[in-house]
Amino acid sequence: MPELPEVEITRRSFAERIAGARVLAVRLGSPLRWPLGCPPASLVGRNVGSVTRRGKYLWVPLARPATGPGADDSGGLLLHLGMSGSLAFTEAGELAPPGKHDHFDLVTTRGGLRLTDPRRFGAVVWSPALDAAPAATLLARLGAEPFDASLTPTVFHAALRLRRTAVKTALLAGDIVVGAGNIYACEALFAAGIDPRMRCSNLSRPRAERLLACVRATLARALELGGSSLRDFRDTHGTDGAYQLEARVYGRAGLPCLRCGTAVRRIVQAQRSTFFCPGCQKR
DNA sequence: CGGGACGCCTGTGAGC
DNA sequence: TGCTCACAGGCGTCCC
Repeated sequence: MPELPEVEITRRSFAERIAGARVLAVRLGSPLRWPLGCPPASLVGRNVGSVTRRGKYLWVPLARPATGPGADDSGGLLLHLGMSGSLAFTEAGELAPPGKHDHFDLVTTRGGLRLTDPRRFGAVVWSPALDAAPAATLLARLGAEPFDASLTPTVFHAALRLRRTAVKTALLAGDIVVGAGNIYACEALFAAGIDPRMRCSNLSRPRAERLLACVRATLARALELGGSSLRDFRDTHGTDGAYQLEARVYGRAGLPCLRCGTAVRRIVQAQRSTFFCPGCQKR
């Protein structure tokens, strides 16, 4: 479920409401992808700072009020939702008893943050800083943020020219630009009219520019839809429903292309499904 | 060193 | 109804 728009929408849903809270308790369920990396009790008493996002990771700063001169006790939690994770923030009141797939609770003075993840590909990892291990190691290979102004068409095109892999695979890898997961990578390539099997290095400058614009437009549109459905329903499941309605190729194998009528194809690239329209998307 | 395969887990839906 | 199998929106790690 979570690609960049979903993660960003999740962040916006609780960042302001939890900022300034003090941690009262931490509860761990079944192990996630990696161990927490610190005793859960060591988080109690810390203050929650401003939650930020990098790629599909969320960073929750947790600083302990200074206890003495020179005491450096900063740090935070790096969160990832994996394939099936979601985060829910519940203001005040009792946190519902944890279910089978609720693997992490951060109980604070302003409410509870709960990570639910049936497949447990997600992660919650303590790091002394965003730019120190282990967080920095995990973030090291991430490409540019899609809306970062420094990612110009020239920069994007130059990065693509160095790669020989298929353009869809490169988008998914996230080391040039982060955020376009399997759905949005397929949708952006459809919007750009580019065959997903095309070699990165063969993309012309105009087509690279168009692709970048389409990646941005696709993610922006998803953010817009997610935002509105969250406001209306406050239901994380509502967001995918909203975007599903707009998917032009993803999950539509065998169905006629909504633009030209050609049957949408499903192929496998790097062990992941790719959906595209052979009529609209050219090499 | 780039690029692809693997594995982590559980749930769900299709087909028999 | 119940079983088996393919597949699922991510990504770190390993191997060629």
